[in-house]
Amino acid sequence: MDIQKDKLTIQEVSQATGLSAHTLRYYERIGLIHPIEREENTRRLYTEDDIGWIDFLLKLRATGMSIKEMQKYAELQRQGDETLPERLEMLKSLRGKVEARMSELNEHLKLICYKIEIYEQIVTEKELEKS
Amino acid sequence: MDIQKDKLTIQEVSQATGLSAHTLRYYERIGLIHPIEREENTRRLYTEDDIGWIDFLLKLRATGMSIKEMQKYAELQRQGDETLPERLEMLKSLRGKVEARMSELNEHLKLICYKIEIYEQIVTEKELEKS
DNA sequence: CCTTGACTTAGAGTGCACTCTAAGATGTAA
DNA sequence: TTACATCTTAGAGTGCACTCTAAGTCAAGG
Repeated sequence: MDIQKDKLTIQEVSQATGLSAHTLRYYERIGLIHPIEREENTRRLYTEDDIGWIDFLLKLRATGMSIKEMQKYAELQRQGDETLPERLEMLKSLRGKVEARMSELNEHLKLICYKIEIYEQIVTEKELEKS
Repeated sequence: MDIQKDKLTIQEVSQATGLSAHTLRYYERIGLIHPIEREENTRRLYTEDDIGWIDFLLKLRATGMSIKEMQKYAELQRQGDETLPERLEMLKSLRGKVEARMSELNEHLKLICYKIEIYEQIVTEKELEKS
């Protein structure tokens, strides 16, 4: 009795996105996801487009964007094309932050690698002493 | 009346590290920082070495290491040289995580740049239409 | 001598991002 | 029909990493 197999239940979306059903409802409640279409029985039916939006959200989240900022972005998105310039600015600002974060991580990575080398030498020397 | 000017007060360390005095005491309480030497009047006096350790902690934190892991690392450090191999393993694992995080960020950065390009085109086209 | 201000402690409070619970409605299988 | 699973909601609870408060101690300046 597949009513429409292009529509997905909350469980299927949970599987597809890795977010729990709880979190999907939470995101909708706080406006990260627009109100999802319902069956007569009040249950959510997600479209492929909804999945696309959620995947994009997850990428924003993975770059370190806060929920507050994502709410703002989602709100602008819902307001339509006249908010494009503003969204463009948000993305540019995010790009800058991600680049800064990456170069910071790169610095720290160098230090870690340096420490690993030092420690490795000491450990090797100790093993030589023993033998 | 500079008793010993190579020793630093909590305020000076706060300035030097960017951590608040509250946070410095908190880190000591939970074992991220070893018990700091005190004046007779119970006030903390930090050495240059203490600052070095705190700076290293901040770098671990900046790579995303949790407090729990940093506690473990600090504990091993206090136990002395025989824990070197274990600390080495922790650093190697951290290196792997940082590298993974960086390549993930790089992927997301590409998507962001792509979106920026698209949006920029649309915005430019709209401006042309107006004129 | 007294006030000011920086220090001490244990423990309470905050903000973020979930994560779960309780109570109730509905759909599906035996 | 009855049992069970799965859904709904509002709202409470969790874990992390701080961040602050209250109550008290102490040293230096006016």
